[in-house]
Amino acid sequence: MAFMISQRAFIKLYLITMVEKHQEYGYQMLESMKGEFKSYGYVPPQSEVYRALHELVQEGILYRTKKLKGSDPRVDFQEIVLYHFTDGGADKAKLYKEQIKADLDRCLGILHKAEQDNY
Amino acid sequence: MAFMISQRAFIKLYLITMVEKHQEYGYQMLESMKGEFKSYGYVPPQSEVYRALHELVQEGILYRTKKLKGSDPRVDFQEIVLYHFTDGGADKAKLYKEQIKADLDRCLGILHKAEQDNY
DNA sequence: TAATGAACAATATGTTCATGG
DNA sequence: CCATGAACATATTGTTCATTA
Repeated sequence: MAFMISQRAFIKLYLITMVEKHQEYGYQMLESMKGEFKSYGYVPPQSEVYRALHELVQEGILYRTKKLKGSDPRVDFQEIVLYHFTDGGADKAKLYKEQIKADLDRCLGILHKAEQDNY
Repeated sequence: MAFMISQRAFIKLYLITMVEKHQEYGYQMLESMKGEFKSYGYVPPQSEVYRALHELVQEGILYRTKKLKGSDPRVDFQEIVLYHFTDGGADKAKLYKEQIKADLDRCLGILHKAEQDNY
């Protein structure tokens, strides 16, 4: 067992939740996380977010589609990558989240213990 | 700012506290931590404990002395390395602990937020 | 076995660069 | 600037080996 939860796993957890909420593409998820954690001095790096998305695809939880962002293709040709749950992906995701929950609890326990033991 | 506290920093925190308690040599500290965290499924690796001790020496917080473990040198020749605070080391250690405290709080906040946001 | 240390291998992460619209 | 991705460099770990008594 590792010491703390990895950043990768932590980000995947948020990505899954964001896909559940149909907040569907990478840049959006990245900016969303940046905003959420700004006050904690934690800036999730772009590379990790994309790597995490790729991993979730590798693991068969998500699949990708592409579309043009704007409604009018004459104005906005920006192609974005959307992520959705595969068949069975939602279940896998649920299982994954359960495992992460246990790990988060474990980490919270360890950190809390450290505060008790050392201060 | 990093995502989570590093294992290295976490171990150093415990080492400092153990030196404060005159639990003074490496192997002893290692075994102590192993015992403390057994129920968390976390096994602090030997290499990290020694590396952390070496770093604390490099940073001028601790210094080393050696002695034979047993009281009777005819029976027990095992040489052990004892760690003590240098002049000013205790103050540096106190400062270090304050910084780690802030980081522990920050990590607890992040993990707690993750549980609220995703479950 | 207790005790310390170093070497080596694998991962995880951070930073920078590249691309296109 | 938005959006995605890859490359590169470094830091952090985990595992194994070496040594002494």
